[in-house]
Amino acid sequence: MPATLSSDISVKVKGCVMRIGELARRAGVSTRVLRYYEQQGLLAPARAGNAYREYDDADVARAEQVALMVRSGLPTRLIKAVLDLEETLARDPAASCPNEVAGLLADELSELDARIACLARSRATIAEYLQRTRSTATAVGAPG
DNA sequence: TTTCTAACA
DNA sequence: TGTTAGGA
Repeated sequence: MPATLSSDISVKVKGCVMRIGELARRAGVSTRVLRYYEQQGLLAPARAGNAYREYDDADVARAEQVALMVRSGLPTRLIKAVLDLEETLARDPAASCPNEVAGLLADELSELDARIACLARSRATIAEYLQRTRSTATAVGAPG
């Protein structure tokens, strides 16, 4: 046996276990955010004897993925639905439960469309007002 | 030093 | 979400 065996054991070979601080650094998010993700059921770290959270390599990817979706504006409940579905499909590719998630995503899409339409109206109103203001100023003979 | 929970901003 | 308090 190579002399590295004992150190291999102490490193736990593959799955690197880390605490919240290191995961935060690796995933590029704050520790506060990681605790929030856990509260929302997006992350489920194990607990050490001292109650410290224990994460593994898979959690790094998961945390990054969640952060990406949050930045994209997806609500956490939807993110959880998507993640749960991915997990289900990973276990059983033939699972036939994507319908409810698809429904949630479709609803989200509708809401986004509605907001976009609303913003577009606001934009048009402001643009029109700005144009009128400018032409009025020009007609009156503003500095120029 | 780092992390924990809880609570306020 | 950031920050802070009081502990372990």
